Amino acid sequence: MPDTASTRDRILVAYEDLLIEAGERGATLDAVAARAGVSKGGLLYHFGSKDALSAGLVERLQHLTGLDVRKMRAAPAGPVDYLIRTSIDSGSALDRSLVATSRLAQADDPRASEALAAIRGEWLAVITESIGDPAVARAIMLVSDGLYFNSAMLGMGTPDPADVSAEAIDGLLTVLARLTPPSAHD
Amino acid sequence: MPDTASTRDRILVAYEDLLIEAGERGATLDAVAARAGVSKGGLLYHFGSKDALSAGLVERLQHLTGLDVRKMRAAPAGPVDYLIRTSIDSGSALDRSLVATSRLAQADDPRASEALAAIRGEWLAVITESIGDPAVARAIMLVSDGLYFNSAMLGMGTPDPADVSAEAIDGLLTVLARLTPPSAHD
DNA sequence: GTCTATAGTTGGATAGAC
DNA sequence: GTCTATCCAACTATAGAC
Repeated sequence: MPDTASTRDRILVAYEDLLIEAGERGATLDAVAARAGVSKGGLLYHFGSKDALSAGLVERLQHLTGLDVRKMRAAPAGPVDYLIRTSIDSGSALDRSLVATSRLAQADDPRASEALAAIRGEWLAVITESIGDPAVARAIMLVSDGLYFNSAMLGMGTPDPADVSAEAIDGLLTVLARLTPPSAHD
Repeated sequence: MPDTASTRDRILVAYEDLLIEAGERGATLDAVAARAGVSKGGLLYHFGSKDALSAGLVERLQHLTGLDVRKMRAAPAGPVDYLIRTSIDSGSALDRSLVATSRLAQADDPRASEALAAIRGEWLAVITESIGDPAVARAIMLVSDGLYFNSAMLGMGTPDPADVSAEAIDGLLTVLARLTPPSAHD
């Protein structure tokens, strides 16, 4: 897949945006086409059906996640710091892709649910590897899930359900550090 | 509102069920009516519009949450234990109401978003009151959010994204106990 | 590749019989 | 209170011109 980053990509981005802003019901082919600047017929040339459009979205997420996991492994401050700091919605391509796919999962799309579960599994594996203790890794992963849930799922219409300011995240990381004492021996 | 717990209630439950199982798009008036065992016309006698139906759902959630917060305050093992243990989807009326309302929130319904944020605020207040340290309370609340996100949002089509077995929850509570040392003095 | 036109369905909501 | 019949708008998808 060399450089077809034109109409096809614009359509995918438009679909993501609409899923995020208006939910599955608002993300109609008409709306997506209008937002991408093509006609409905033009859209359906690239994606033969709405289902194909959703499949394209999930693929995109998988690609972006692959890149993210590599960055997480190489993060200077460690995977936990990276995970927590990137668990708030910063508007990155990955964030948008993740939220859009969550909307699909909640619309009963099995591909989306499976992809999300697989991605979570990858992240958890990296954290567990880095932390050692699986129980602690699970707790940290859940905090990350919670941040995402608040920032991306609830925080659309409401002002700051959980506090996700930079200082709040610093404080959170300090608190979480207590979970992993330098040396522990039951 | 004395005892009108008949058709009106059945309709509300049917709407919840369909939102959970099929998402907002699947929860059509036709589908809700069929599931509740009435005709579309019959449904619309009780709720004049789809919007009114959604409003009824949010009201129901607010009522159920009121009861839950009181139980949380009176929980024998304390609010934190109560919160974490009830953050996995047990199929209770409150769980179902919460998940259904989340679907609405993601379909861009401001009432639903506001109600969910308010509820989270109530829970956080009780935990903060009980724990003392606001930063620790926030971390615990985020773990609860994470559990809910996995159990209710992702765990519909996929087997157990996060482990929510009884033993896993016990282990999680043990880990979280490290966040609140008996005496702390920064 | 992209468009317009249109077919076929299903959505929410109203009217009026029972 | 509950039903059937019906209206109109919106949705997905196809056909065929350019």
